[in-house]
Amino acid sequence: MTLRLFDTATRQVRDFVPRVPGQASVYLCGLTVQAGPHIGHLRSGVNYDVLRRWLLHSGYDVVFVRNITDIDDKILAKSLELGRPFWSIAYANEVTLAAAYRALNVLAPTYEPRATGHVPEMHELIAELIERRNAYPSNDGSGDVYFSVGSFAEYGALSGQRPDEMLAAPDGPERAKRDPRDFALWKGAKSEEPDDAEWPSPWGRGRPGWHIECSAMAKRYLGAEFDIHGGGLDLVFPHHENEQAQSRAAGLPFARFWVHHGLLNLGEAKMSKSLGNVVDLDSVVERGIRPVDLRYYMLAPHYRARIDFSWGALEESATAYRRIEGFVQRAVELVGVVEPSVLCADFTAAMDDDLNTSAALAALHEVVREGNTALAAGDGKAAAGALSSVRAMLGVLGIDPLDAAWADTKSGSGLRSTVDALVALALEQRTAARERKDWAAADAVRDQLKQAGVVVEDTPHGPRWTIGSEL
RNA sequence: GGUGGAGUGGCCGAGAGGCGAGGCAACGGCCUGCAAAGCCGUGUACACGGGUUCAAAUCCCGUCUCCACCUCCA
Repeated sequence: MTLRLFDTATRQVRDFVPRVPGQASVYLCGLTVQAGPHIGHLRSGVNYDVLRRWLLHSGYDVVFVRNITDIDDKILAKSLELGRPFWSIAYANEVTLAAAYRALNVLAPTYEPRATGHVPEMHELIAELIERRNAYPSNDGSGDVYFSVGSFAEYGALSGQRPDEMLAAPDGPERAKRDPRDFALWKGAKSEEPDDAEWPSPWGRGRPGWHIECSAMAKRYLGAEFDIHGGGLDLVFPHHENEQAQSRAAGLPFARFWVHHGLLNLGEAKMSKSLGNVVDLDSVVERGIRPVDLRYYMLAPHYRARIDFSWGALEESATAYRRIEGFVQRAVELVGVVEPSVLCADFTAAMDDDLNTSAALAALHEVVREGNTALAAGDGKAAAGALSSVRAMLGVLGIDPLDAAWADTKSGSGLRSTVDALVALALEQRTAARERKDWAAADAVRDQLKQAGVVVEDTPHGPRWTIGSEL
Protein backbone atom coordinates (compact mmCIF):
# COMPACT_ATOMS: atom_id res chain seq x y z
CA MET A 1 0.00 0.00 0.00
CA THR A 2 1.45 3.31 -0.98
CA LEU A 3 0.38 6.88 -0.65
CA ARG A 4 -1.58 8.26 -3.55
CA LEU A 5 -1.94 12.00 -3.95
CA PHE A 6 -3.92 14.24 -6.23
CA ASP A 7 -1.48 16.15 -8.39
CA THR A 8 -2.77 19.44 -9.74
CA ALA A 9 -0.38 19.37 -12.68
CA THR A 10 -1.76 16.12 -14.06
CA ARG A 11 -5.22 16.49 -12.51
CA GLN A 12 -5.21 12.97 -11.22
CA VAL A 13 -4.43 10.89 -8.21
CA ARG A 14 -0.99 9.35 -8.62
CA ASP A 15 1.21 7.05 -6.59
CA PHE A 16 3.63 9.06 -4.57
CA VAL A 17 7.07 8.02 -5.67
CA PRO A 18 9.75 10.13 -4.05
CA ARG A 19 12.76 11.35 -5.95
CA VAL A 20 15.05 9.65 -3.47
CA PRO A 21 13.73 6.42 -1.94
CA GLY A 22 12.94 6.85 1.73
CA GLN A 23 13.08 10.62 1.60
CA ALA A 24 10.37 13.18 0.99
CA SER A 25 10.99 16.85 0.32
CA VAL A 26 8.11 19.26 0.68
CA TYR A 27 7.87 22.96 -0.04
CA LEU A 28 4.81 24.72 1.26
CA CYS A 29 3.93 28.29 0.42
CA GLY A 30 3.46 29.87 3.80
CA LEU A 31 1.92 33.22 4.43
CA THR A 32 2.53 36.76 3.43
CA VAL A 33 2.77 38.28 6.87
CA GLN A 34 0.90 41.48 6.23
CA ALA A 35 -1.47 40.78 9.15
CA GLY A 36 -2.18 38.07 11.70
CA PRO A 37 -3.56 34.79 10.35
CA HIS A 38 -7.23 33.90 10.16
CA ILE A 39 -8.44 30.32 10.45
CA GLY A 40 -8.40 29.89 6.69
CA HIS A 41 -4.66 30.44 6.69
CA LEU A 42 -4.37 28.08 9.60
CA ARG A 43 -6.18 25.38 7.69
CA SER A 44 -3.25 25.31 5.32
CA GLY A 45 -0.86 24.73 8.20
CA VAL A 46 -2.99 21.93 9.60
CA ASN A 47 -3.58 20.17 6.28
CA TYR A 48 0.08 19.99 5.40
CA ASP A 49 0.97 19.08 8.94
CA VAL A 50 -1.15 15.97 8.48
CA LEU A 51 0.58 15.26 5.17
CA ARG A 52 3.89 15.63 6.91
CA ARG A 53 2.93 13.39 9.80
CA TRP A 54 1.62 10.78 7.41
CA LEU A 55 4.86 10.84 5.42
CA LEU A 56 6.80 10.52 8.66
CA HIS A 57 4.60 7.67 9.79
CA SER A 58 5.05 5.99 6.44
CA GLY A 59 8.75 5.89 7.13
CA TYR A 60 9.99 8.81 5.09
CA ASP A 61 12.72 11.09 6.19
CA VAL A 62 10.87 14.35 5.59
CA VAL A 63 12.40 17.71 4.82
CA PHE A 64 9.60 20.22 5.17
CA VAL A 65 10.19 23.82 4.17
CA ARG A 66 7.54 26.44 4.65
CA ASN A 67 8.43 29.98 3.70
CA ILE A 68 7.45 33.35 5.05
CA THR A 69 6.86 36.14 2.57
CA ASP A 70 7.97 39.13 4.54
CA ILE A 71 7.87 41.79 1.87
CA ASP A 72 5.09 42.74 -0.49
CA ASP A 73 3.01 45.73 -1.54
CA LYS A 74 0.64 45.53 1.39
CA ILE A 75 3.36 45.31 4.01
CA LEU A 76 5.09 48.31 2.48
CA ALA A 77 1.85 50.23 2.35
CA LYS A 78 1.27 49.46 6.00
CA SER A 79 4.79 50.55 6.81
CA LEU A 80 4.19 53.96 5.28
CA GLU A 81 0.80 54.24 6.92
CA LEU A 82 2.08 53.40 10.41
CA GLY A 83 5.48 54.99 10.06
CA ARG A 84 7.14 51.77 11.18
CA PRO A 85 9.80 49.74 9.39
CA PHE A 86 8.20 47.13 7.13
CA TRP A 87 10.29 44.39 8.70
CA SER A 88 8.97 45.08 12.18
CA ILE A 89 5.42 44.71 10.93
CA ALA A 90 6.21 41.51 9.08
CA TYR A 91 8.01 40.04 12.05
CA ALA A 92 5.25 40.87 14.53
CA ASN A 93 2.79 39.03 12.30
CA GLU A 94 5.19 36.16 11.89
CA VAL A 95 5.38 35.78 15.67
CA THR A 96 1.57 35.71 15.91
CA LEU A 97 1.45 33.13 13.15
CA ALA A 98 4.00 30.92 14.85
CA ALA A 99 2.01 31.03 18.08
CA ALA A 100 -1.17 30.04 16.24
CA TYR A 101 0.58 27.12 14.56
CA ARG A 102 1.93 25.98 17.89
CA ALA A 103 -1.51 26.24 19.49
CA LEU A 104 -2.84 23.97 16.76
CA ASN A 105 -0.05 21.44 17.23
CA VAL A 106 1.41 22.09 13.80
CA LEU A 107 4.96 20.75 13.88
CA ALA A 108 7.67 23.31 13.30
CA PRO A 109 8.99 23.00 9.75
CA THR A 110 12.46 21.70 9.10
CA TYR A 111 13.23 25.23 8.04
CA GLU A 112 11.25 28.41 7.59
CA PRO A 113 13.07 30.77 5.24
CA ARG A 114 12.10 34.38 4.72
CA ALA A 115 12.01 36.00 1.32
CA THR A 116 14.18 38.94 2.31
CA GLY A 117 16.92 36.60 3.46
CA HIS A 118 17.35 35.18 -0.03
CA VAL A 119 17.92 38.14 -2.30
CA PRO A 120 21.27 36.84 -3.62
CA GLU A 121 19.67 33.50 -4.54
CA MET A 122 16.97 35.38 -6.42
CA HIS A 123 19.57 37.43 -8.28
CA GLU A 124 21.34 34.28 -9.31
CA LEU A 125 18.16 32.83 -10.71
CA ILE A 126 17.15 36.04 -12.45
CA ALA A 127 20.59 36.35 -14.03
CA GLU A 128 20.28 32.79 -15.29
CA LEU A 129 16.89 33.57 -16.79
CA ILE A 130 18.19 36.68 -18.49
CA GLU A 131 21.11 34.70 -19.82
CA ARG A 132 18.73 32.15 -21.26
CA ARG A 133 16.57 34.92 -22.72
CA ASN A 134 13.56 34.01 -20.62
CA ALA A 135 13.74 37.31 -18.80
CA TYR A 136 14.74 40.87 -19.59
CA PRO A 137 15.45 44.10 -17.74
CA SER A 138 13.03 46.76 -18.81
CA ASN A 139 14.45 49.52 -20.93
CA ASP A 140 12.50 52.37 -19.37
CA GLY A 141 14.97 53.00 -16.57
CA SER A 142 12.59 51.61 -13.92
CA GLY A 143 14.98 48.86 -12.88
CA ASP A 144 12.26 46.24 -13.28
CA VAL A 145 13.10 42.79 -14.59
CA TYR A 146 10.37 40.71 -16.20
CA PHE A 147 9.88 37.09 -17.01
CA SER A 148 8.98 36.66 -20.65
CA VAL A 149 5.92 34.45 -20.70
CA GLY A 150 6.10 34.04 -24.45
CA SER A 151 9.57 32.55 -24.19
CA PHE A 152 8.38 29.55 -22.25
CA ALA A 153 6.22 27.18 -24.24
CA GLU A 154 4.93 25.26 -21.23
CA TYR A 155 3.46 28.37 -19.66
CA GLY A 156 -0.08 27.70 -18.48
CA ALA A 157 0.33 23.95 -18.21
CA LEU A 158 0.00 23.76 -14.44
CA SER A 159 -3.16 25.81 -14.15
CA GLY A 160 -4.72 24.93 -17.49
CA GLN A 161 -4.70 28.55 -18.53
CA ARG A 162 -4.19 29.42 -22.14
CA PRO A 163 -1.86 32.40 -22.40
CA ASP A 164 -3.83 34.01 -25.21
CA GLU A 165 -6.99 34.01 -23.11
CA MET A 166 -5.37 35.60 -20.10
CA LEU A 167 -5.50 39.10 -18.82
CA ALA A 168 -2.42 41.21 -18.24
CA ALA A 169 -0.53 40.99 -14.96
CA PRO A 170 -0.69 44.44 -13.39
CA ASP A 171 2.59 44.35 -11.54
CA GLY A 172 4.36 46.94 -13.60
CA PRO A 173 3.73 49.73 -16.03
CA GLU A 174 2.55 48.38 -19.33
CA ARG A 175 5.20 50.11 -21.36
CA ALA A 176 7.99 48.47 -19.42
CA LYS A 177 6.83 45.04 -20.49
CA ARG A 178 7.29 43.52 -23.87
CA ASP A 179 4.15 41.49 -23.34
CA PRO A 180 1.33 42.44 -20.96
CA ARG A 181 1.32 38.93 -19.49
CA ASP A 182 4.94 39.11 -18.42
CA PHE A 183 5.39 39.31 -14.68
CA ALA A 184 7.97 41.00 -12.48
CA LEU A 185 10.96 39.10 -11.14
CA TRP A 186 12.57 42.20 -9.71
CA LYS A 187 10.92 45.51 -9.02
CA GLY A 188 13.00 48.64 -9.37
CA ALA A 189 12.99 50.95 -6.34
CA LYS A 190 10.33 53.61 -6.31
CA SER A 191 10.81 56.90 -4.56
CA GLU A 192 7.50 56.61 -2.70
CA GLU A 193 8.41 53.27 -1.14
CA PRO A 194 10.33 52.89 2.13
CA ASP A 195 14.11 53.24 1.80
CA ASP A 196 14.74 50.21 3.96
CA ALA A 197 12.86 48.02 1.50
CA GLU A 198 15.42 48.02 -1.28
CA TRP A 199 18.49 46.02 -2.12
CA PRO A 200 21.26 46.53 -4.63
CA SER A 201 21.11 44.35 -7.72
CA PRO A 202 22.80 44.13 -11.11
CA TRP A 203 19.73 45.94 -12.47
CA GLY A 204 19.68 48.72 -9.92
CA ARG A 205 18.26 49.02 -6.45
CA GLY A 206 14.94 47.35 -5.91
CA ARG A 207 13.06 44.52 -4.29
CA PRO A 208 11.86 41.03 -5.17
CA GLY A 209 8.83 40.27 -7.24
CA TRP A 210 6.49 37.90 -5.51
CA HIS A 211 7.06 34.62 -7.29
CA ILE A 212 10.82 34.46 -7.56
CA GLU A 213 11.35 33.96 -3.83
CA CYS A 214 9.80 30.51 -3.80
CA SER A 215 11.80 29.33 -6.78
CA ALA A 216 14.96 30.60 -5.13
CA MET A 217 14.26 29.18 -1.70
CA ALA A 218 13.03 25.82 -2.94
CA LYS A 219 16.23 25.46 -4.90
CA ARG A 220 18.38 26.51 -1.99
CA TYR A 221 16.88 24.12 0.55
CA LEU A 222 15.43 21.30 -1.49
CA GLY A 223 17.53 21.33 -4.63
CA ALA A 224 16.76 21.54 -8.32
CA GLU A 225 14.01 18.99 -8.02
CA PHE A 226 11.88 18.05 -5.04
CA ASP A 227 8.85 15.94 -4.30
CA ILE A 228 5.85 17.98 -3.27
CA HIS A 229 4.94 21.62 -3.59
CA GLY A 230 1.87 22.68 -1.65
CA GLY A 231 -0.33 25.68 -1.14
CA GLY A 232 -3.86 26.96 -1.32
CA LEU A 233 -6.03 26.52 -4.37
CA ASP A 234 -5.90 30.26 -4.92
CA LEU A 235 -2.17 30.04 -5.54
CA VAL A 236 -2.36 27.76 -8.56
CA PHE A 237 -2.52 30.75 -10.82
CA PRO A 238 -0.55 32.89 -11.10
CA HIS A 239 1.82 32.16 -8.25
CA HIS A 240 2.60 28.51 -8.81
CA GLU A 241 2.36 28.72 -12.56
CA ASN A 242 4.95 31.49 -12.44
CA GLU A 243 7.18 29.68 -9.99
CA GLN A 244 7.23 26.64 -12.17
CA ALA A 245 7.84 28.67 -15.30
CA GLN A 246 10.79 30.50 -13.73
CA SER A 247 12.37 27.39 -12.34
CA ARG A 248 11.91 25.20 -15.37
CA ALA A 249 13.02 27.92 -17.73
CA ALA A 250 16.18 28.13 -15.63
CA GLY A 251 16.72 24.43 -16.15
CA LEU A 252 15.41 23.20 -12.81
CA PRO A 253 12.96 20.28 -12.89
CA PHE A 254 11.20 21.70 -9.81
CA ALA A 255 8.20 20.04 -8.09
CA ARG A 256 7.20 16.46 -8.91
CA PHE A 257 3.78 16.81 -7.28
CA TRP A 258 1.55 19.84 -6.82
CA VAL A 259 -0.81 19.56 -3.90
CA HIS A 260 -3.43 22.24 -3.34
CA HIS A 261 -5.92 22.48 -0.53
CA GLY A 262 -9.43 23.90 -0.61
CA LEU A 263 -10.19 27.27 0.87
CA LEU A 264 -12.23 28.12 3.89
CA ASN A 265 -15.25 30.24 3.13
CA LEU A 266 -17.33 32.37 5.39
CA GLY A 267 -20.69 33.51 4.15
CA GLU A 268 -20.42 32.36 0.54
CA ALA A 269 -17.00 33.85 -0.04
CA LYS A 270 -13.51 32.87 0.88
CA MET A 271 -12.33 34.27 4.12
CA SER A 272 -10.15 37.23 3.36
CA LYS A 273 -9.06 40.42 4.95
CA SER A 274 -10.12 42.54 2.05
CA LEU A 275 -13.69 41.27 2.41
CA GLY A 276 -13.63 41.61 6.16
CA ASN A 277 -15.19 38.19 6.74
CA VAL A 278 -12.47 36.97 9.01
CA VAL A 279 -12.42 34.69 12.03
CA ASP A 280 -9.14 34.22 13.85
CA LEU A 281 -7.95 31.74 16.44
CA ASP A 282 -8.55 34.10 19.33
CA SER A 283 -12.20 34.57 18.48
CA VAL A 284 -12.62 30.80 18.28
CA VAL A 285 -11.07 30.35 21.70
CA GLU A 286 -13.24 33.14 23.07
CA ARG A 287 -16.24 31.03 22.11
CA GLY A 288 -15.02 28.24 24.33
CA ILE A 289 -13.78 26.17 21.42
CA ARG A 290 -10.28 24.89 21.96
CA PRO A 291 -7.58 24.80 19.31
CA VAL A 292 -7.74 21.01 19.28
CA ASP A 293 -11.47 21.21 18.48
CA LEU A 294 -10.69 23.56 15.61
CA ARG A 295 -8.05 21.18 14.34
CA TYR A 296 -10.55 18.31 14.40
CA TYR A 297 -13.04 20.49 12.53
CA MET A 298 -10.48 21.16 9.84
CA LEU A 299 -9.72 17.48 9.43
CA ALA A 300 -13.30 16.28 9.20
CA PRO A 301 -13.70 17.23 5.53
CA HIS A 302 -11.19 16.25 2.86
CA TYR A 303 -8.33 18.68 2.41
CA ARG A 304 -9.32 19.55 -1.14
CA ALA A 305 -12.93 20.28 -0.21
CA ARG A 306 -14.05 23.78 0.44
CA ILE A 307 -15.11 24.46 4.02
CA ASP A 308 -18.08 26.73 4.45
CA PHE A 309 -17.30 27.87 7.92
CA SER A 310 -20.08 28.04 10.46
CA TRP A 311 -20.02 28.27 14.21
CA GLY A 312 -22.69 25.60 14.44
CA ALA A 313 -20.65 23.08 12.48
CA LEU A 314 -17.58 23.95 14.48
CA GLU A 315 -19.42 23.37 17.74
CA GLU A 316 -20.73 20.03 16.45
CA SER A 317 -17.20 19.05 15.63
CA ALA A 318 -16.12 19.91 19.11
CA THR A 319 -18.81 17.59 20.45
CA ALA A 320 -17.65 14.81 18.16
CA TYR A 321 -14.08 15.27 19.26
CA ARG A 322 -15.13 15.15 22.90
CA ARG A 323 -16.54 11.70 22.32
CA ILE A 324 -13.08 10.54 21.29
CA GLU A 325 -11.45 12.45 24.07
CA GLY A 326 -13.91 11.00 26.58
CA PHE A 327 -12.99 7.50 25.57
CA VAL A 328 -9.28 8.20 25.87
CA GLN A 329 -9.75 9.74 29.29
CA ARG A 330 -11.91 6.93 30.67
CA ALA A 331 -9.67 4.28 29.19
CA VAL A 332 -6.64 5.84 30.82
CA GLU A 333 -8.50 5.87 34.12
CA LEU A 334 -9.09 2.14 33.80
CA VAL A 335 -5.87 0.85 32.28
CA GLY A 336 -3.40 3.71 32.55
CA VAL A 337 -1.55 5.36 29.70
CA VAL A 338 -0.93 2.94 26.86
CA GLU A 339 1.50 3.76 24.08
CA PRO A 340 0.23 4.02 20.51
CA SER A 341 0.30 0.77 18.58
CA VAL A 342 -0.15 -0.12 14.95
CA LEU A 343 -2.75 1.58 12.83
CA CYS A 344 -5.82 -0.32 11.73
CA ALA A 345 -6.01 -1.18 8.06
CA ASP A 346 -9.03 1.00 7.34
CA PHE A 347 -7.27 4.03 8.69
CA THR A 348 -4.11 3.38 6.74
CA ALA A 349 -6.03 2.78 3.54
CA ALA A 350 -7.94 6.01 4.02
CA MET A 351 -4.81 8.06 4.59
CA ASP A 352 -3.03 6.49 1.65
CA ASP A 353 -6.00 7.41 -0.51
CA ASP A 354 -5.09 11.06 -1.00
CA LEU A 355 -5.21 11.75 2.74
CA ASN A 356 -8.87 10.95 3.16
CA THR A 357 -9.13 12.17 6.73
CA SER A 358 -12.93 11.86 6.70
CA ALA A 359 -12.71 8.13 6.12
CA ALA A 360 -9.80 7.92 8.55
CA LEU A 361 -11.92 9.56 11.22
CA ALA A 362 -14.70 7.07 10.50
CA ALA A 363 -12.22 4.25 11.17
CA LEU A 364 -11.18 6.00 14.34
CA HIS A 365 -14.76 6.28 15.58
CA GLU A 366 -15.30 2.57 14.97
CA VAL A 367 -12.46 1.72 17.28
CA VAL A 368 -13.67 4.24 19.84
CA ARG A 369 -17.02 2.47 19.90
CA GLU A 370 -15.34 -0.90 20.37
CA GLY A 371 -13.28 0.62 23.12
CA ASN A 372 -16.33 2.04 24.84
CA THR A 373 -17.95 -1.36 24.73
CA ALA A 374 -14.85 -2.88 26.31
CA LEU A 375 -14.87 -0.19 28.96
CA ALA A 376 -18.52 -0.86 29.76
CA ALA A 377 -17.76 -4.55 30.09
CA GLY A 378 -14.78 -3.83 32.30
CA ASP A 379 -12.57 -5.61 29.79
CA GLY A 380 -9.26 -3.91 30.50
CA LYS A 381 -7.30 -5.83 27.93
CA ALA A 382 -9.64 -4.96 25.09
CA ALA A 383 -9.88 -1.37 26.30
CA ALA A 384 -6.11 -1.06 26.37
CA GLY A 385 -5.93 -2.46 22.85
CA ALA A 386 -8.48 0.02 21.61
CA LEU A 387 -6.74 2.86 23.40
CA SER A 388 -3.39 2.15 21.84
CA SER A 389 -4.97 1.88 18.41
CA VAL A 390 -6.92 5.08 18.89
CA ARG A 391 -3.84 6.91 20.11
CA ALA A 392 -1.90 5.82 17.06
CA MET A 393 -4.56 7.27 14.78
CA LEU A 394 -4.90 10.44 16.80
CA GLY A 395 -1.16 10.89 16.72
CA VAL A 396 -1.07 10.85 12.93
CA LEU A 397 -3.81 13.46 12.87
CA GLY A 398 -2.13 15.53 15.55
CA ILE A 399 -5.13 15.47 17.88
CA ASP A 400 -4.14 13.02 20.61
CA PRO A 401 -5.50 14.56 23.81
CA LEU A 402 -2.59 12.96 25.67
CA ASP A 403 -0.10 14.82 23.50
CA ALA A 404 1.86 17.26 25.64
CA ALA A 405 1.17 19.90 22.99
CA TRP A 406 -2.33 20.35 24.35
CA ALA A 407 -1.35 20.37 27.99
CA ASP A 408 -1.40 24.10 28.54
CA THR A 409 -4.76 24.54 26.82
CA LYS A 410 -6.43 22.64 29.63
CA SER A 411 -7.82 24.78 32.35
CA GLY A 412 -6.49 25.12 35.84
CA SER A 413 -3.35 23.05 35.46
CA GLY A 414 -1.65 24.62 38.47
CA LEU A 415 -4.62 24.31 40.77
CA ARG A 416 -5.49 20.83 39.69
CA SER A 417 -4.37 19.07 42.85
CA THR A 418 -6.08 21.62 45.08
CA VAL A 419 -9.33 21.26 43.21
CA ASP A 420 -8.92 17.52 43.23
CA ALA A 421 -8.72 17.47 47.03
CA LEU A 422 -11.72 19.74 47.42
CA VAL A 423 -13.86 17.81 44.98
CA ALA A 424 -12.86 14.55 46.63
CA LEU A 425 -14.09 15.92 49.93
CA ALA A 426 -17.45 16.87 48.46
CA LEU A 427 -17.76 13.53 46.72
CA GLU A 428 -17.15 11.69 49.97
CA GLN A 429 -20.16 13.43 51.40
CA ARG A 430 -22.19 12.61 48.34
CA THR A 431 -21.17 8.96 48.48
CA ALA A 432 -22.20 8.83 52.13
CA ALA A 433 -25.56 10.37 51.28
CA ARG A 434 -26.08 7.88 48.49
CA GLU A 435 -25.27 5.02 50.80
CA ARG A 436 -28.05 6.06 53.13
CA LYS A 437 -30.24 6.63 50.06
CA ASP A 438 -30.60 10.30 50.81
CA TRP A 439 -30.99 11.19 47.14
CA ALA A 440 -31.88 14.81 47.82
CA ALA A 441 -28.63 15.42 49.67
CA ALA A 442 -26.62 13.50 47.07
CA ASP A 443 -28.14 15.46 44.21
CA ALA A 444 -27.60 18.72 46.05
CA VAL A 445 -23.88 18.03 46.20
CA ARG A 446 -23.82 17.18 42.51
CA ASP A 447 -25.81 20.29 41.62
CA GLN A 448 -23.58 22.52 43.67
CA LEU A 449 -20.47 21.09 42.10
CA LYS A 450 -22.01 21.62 38.70
CA GLN A 451 -22.66 25.24 39.59
CA ALA A 452 -18.96 25.50 40.35
CA GLY A 453 -18.17 24.00 36.96
CA VAL A 454 -17.44 20.47 38.12
CA VAL A 455 -19.42 17.76 36.33
CA VAL A 456 -19.87 14.53 38.26
CA GLU A 457 -20.66 11.19 36.65
CA ASP A 458 -21.19 7.87 38.38
CA THR A 459 -19.44 4.84 37.00
CA PRO A 460 -19.26 1.21 38.15
CA HIS A 461 -15.93 2.13 39.73
CA GLY A 462 -17.31 5.09 41.63
CA PRO A 463 -17.82 8.74 40.73
CA ARG A 464 -15.55 10.58 38.28
CA TRP A 465 -15.48 14.28 37.72
CA THR A 466 -14.34 16.76 35.12
CA ILE A 467 -14.12 20.49 34.91
CA GLY A 468 -16.60 22.15 32.60
CA SER A 469 -16.24 21.18 28.99
CA GLU A 470 -12.92 19.47 29.64
CA LEU A 471 -13.17 15.72 30.03
C1' G B 1 -15.19 35.62 -22.01
C1' G B 2 -11.39 31.60 -20.34
C1' U B 3 -9.99 27.67 -16.57
C1' G B 4 -11.00 24.39 -12.52
C1' G B 5 -14.44 22.62 -8.86
C1' A B 6 -19.13 21.79 -6.03
C1' G B 7 -24.64 20.57 -5.12
C1' U B 8 -25.54 13.81 -0.52
C1' G B 9 -30.82 12.55 4.93
C1' G B 10 -32.75 17.88 10.19
C1' C B 11 -27.17 19.44 10.21
C1' C B 12 -21.78 18.42 9.14
C1' G B 13 -19.50 15.20 5.82
C1' A B 14 -17.09 10.60 3.05
C1' G B 15 -18.11 7.57 -1.13
C1' A B 16 -17.92 7.43 -7.11
C1' G B 17 -21.79 1.49 -11.05
C1' G B 18 -24.45 -3.46 -7.03
C1' C B 19 -23.84 -4.94 0.50
C1' G B 20 -27.18 2.50 3.65
C1' A B 21 -18.85 5.57 5.86
C1' G B 22 -18.65 8.29 10.15
C1' G B 23 -20.17 12.24 13.38
C1' C B 24 -23.92 15.80 15.43
C1' A B 25 -29.17 16.26 16.45
C1' A B 26 -33.90 13.54 17.19
C1' C B 27 -36.77 9.30 18.79
C1' G B 28 -37.14 4.30 21.24
C1' G B 29 -34.63 0.76 24.35
C1' C B 30 -30.65 -1.06 27.84
C1' C B 31 -27.77 0.60 32.01
C1' U B 32 -28.51 4.23 36.29
C1' G B 33 -31.77 5.81 42.78
C1' C B 34 -32.09 10.04 39.22
C1' A B 35 -28.68 11.93 35.87
C1' A B 36 -24.38 11.94 32.76
C1' A B 37 -21.47 8.96 29.81
C1' G B 38 -21.78 4.56 27.13
C1' C B 39 -24.15 0.62 24.31
C1' C B 40 -28.23 -1.29 20.99
C1' G B 41 -31.97 0.15 17.56
C1' U B 42 -34.78 3.68 14.28
C1' G B 43 -33.51 7.10 8.11
C1' U B 44 -36.26 4.39 1.98
C1' A B 45 -30.15 11.09 1.35
C1' C B 46 -27.80 11.77 -3.14
C1' A B 47 -29.80 19.71 -7.30
C1' C B 48 -33.36 18.96 -11.64
C1' G B 49 -34.82 16.47 -16.48
C1' G B 50 -33.70 12.74 -19.78
C1' G B 51 -30.63 8.41 -21.20
C1' U B 52 -27.11 3.88 -20.86
C1' U B 53 -27.27 -0.65 -17.75
C1' C B 54 -29.86 -6.65 -15.03
C1' A B 55 -28.29 -2.59 -11.54
C1' A B 56 -26.81 4.71 -11.36
C1' A B 57 -25.71 9.15 -5.83
C1' U B 58 -21.73 7.04 -8.90
C1' C B 59 -21.47 6.66 -16.32
C1' C B 60 -23.60 9.84 -20.69
C1' C B 61 -26.54 14.27 -22.50
C1' G B 62 -29.10 18.63 -21.13
C1' U B 63 -30.72 22.31 -17.33
C1' C B 64 -30.37 25.13 -12.80
C1' U B 65 -27.67 27.02 -8.58
C1' C B 66 -23.11 27.98 -6.12
C1' C B 67 -17.67 28.60 -5.41
C1' A B 68 -12.59 29.53 -6.74
C1' C B 69 -8.89 31.36 -10.20
C1' C B 70 -7.81 34.52 -14.62
C1' U B 71 -5.81 41.16 -9.86
C1' C B 72 -2.92 40.75 -3.68
C1' C B 73 -4.38 36.01 -1.78
C1' A B 74 -3.80 29.83 2.26
